[in-house]
Amino acid sequence: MGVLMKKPIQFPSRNHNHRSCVKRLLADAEKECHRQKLRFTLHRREVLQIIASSHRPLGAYDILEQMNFSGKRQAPVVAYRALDFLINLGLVHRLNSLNAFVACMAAGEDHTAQFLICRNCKNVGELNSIWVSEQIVNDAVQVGFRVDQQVVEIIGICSECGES
Amino acid sequence: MGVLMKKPIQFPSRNHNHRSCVKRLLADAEKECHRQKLRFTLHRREVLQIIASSHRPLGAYDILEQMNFSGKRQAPVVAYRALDFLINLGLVHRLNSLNAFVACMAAGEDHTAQFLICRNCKNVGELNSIWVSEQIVNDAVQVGFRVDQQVVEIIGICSECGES
DNA sequence: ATATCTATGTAATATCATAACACTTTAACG
DNA sequence: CGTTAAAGTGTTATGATATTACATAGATAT
Repeated sequence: MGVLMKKPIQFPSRNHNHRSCVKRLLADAEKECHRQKLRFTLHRREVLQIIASSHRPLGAYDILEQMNFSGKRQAPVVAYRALDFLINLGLVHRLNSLNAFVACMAAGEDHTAQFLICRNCKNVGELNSIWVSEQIVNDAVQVGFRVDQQVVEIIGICSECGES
Repeated sequence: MGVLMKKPIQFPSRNHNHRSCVKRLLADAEKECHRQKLRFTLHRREVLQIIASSHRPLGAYDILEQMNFSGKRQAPVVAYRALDFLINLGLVHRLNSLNAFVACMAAGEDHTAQFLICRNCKNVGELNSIWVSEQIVNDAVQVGFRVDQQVVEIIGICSECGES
């Protein structure tokens, strides 16, 4: 088990500095877009930056509110288009249980993630337990089911909020 | 692994007869409400019956359309209230990735389920792999996270749809 | 009988997401 | 270059999902 399971990424500290996360994600995006000959436009950059600046999940309309690059309020579809792009690129994940979006903590790696969502502080941690994802596939195969996508969202209380 | 994992319930056959499911669920509901001194009112019975009659996930507004017991169209909140009640009772599950609802296949048992959702036929199977749910808890504990609720929704193709 | 808790009826509104279509920018290629 | 095709944007409208608020009615307990 210790062998099969990749070391899970730490749940992000409540007060940690996001600047390096943001920088890394923007660099990843730049690189990946260049590799795939995709355009990393201003909207896309802006949305990624907004999401990356928070480990809290943001709703599409929260993001929209912060999109003041061009000065004026954008239409919802603008945010959704950028989000779709970033999700397809694997830089952003959608949390179905919250109708919200978070930046990927393990961009670039081929991963199937499990999300830990703190009910209290709303921070989101990302586990990458190959063991869990493989077991899910195994269980599914036993009933003849072919897995395309895994949505694993764990709701609870993170360590920092549990202490108090 | 075979020892730790409860035998998963079969993915429901596309053409299987729902009558016994419905009957069993209604009986379970009746019994459970009596035990907990809760009221199994007409709306609640009607909604459970509608959901139980389908292994396909139904949206709240789909359910609403079928709520013709009283003759007239109900307001959305009526369906949502009954759904909340049935979910709290453990008789209905909400599928976050579809904004939809299914009847529980393992009512009464204390379980944490994983859902197999067929992209093609929209049928939903329910796995009850203790192994998966416990491993998720273990992984979470390692980063100090206390698990309250697990949302595990697997999207793919079921055996019947995969054959064709 | 009456107080209390639970459920219902009804209207309005909040929140999340997409469709349609005209227009503009970018990249690709002769 | 200049033309064309593909991708992205702007704008408006609408669809889909879910909740709030508050007045009324029914059940339960003492």
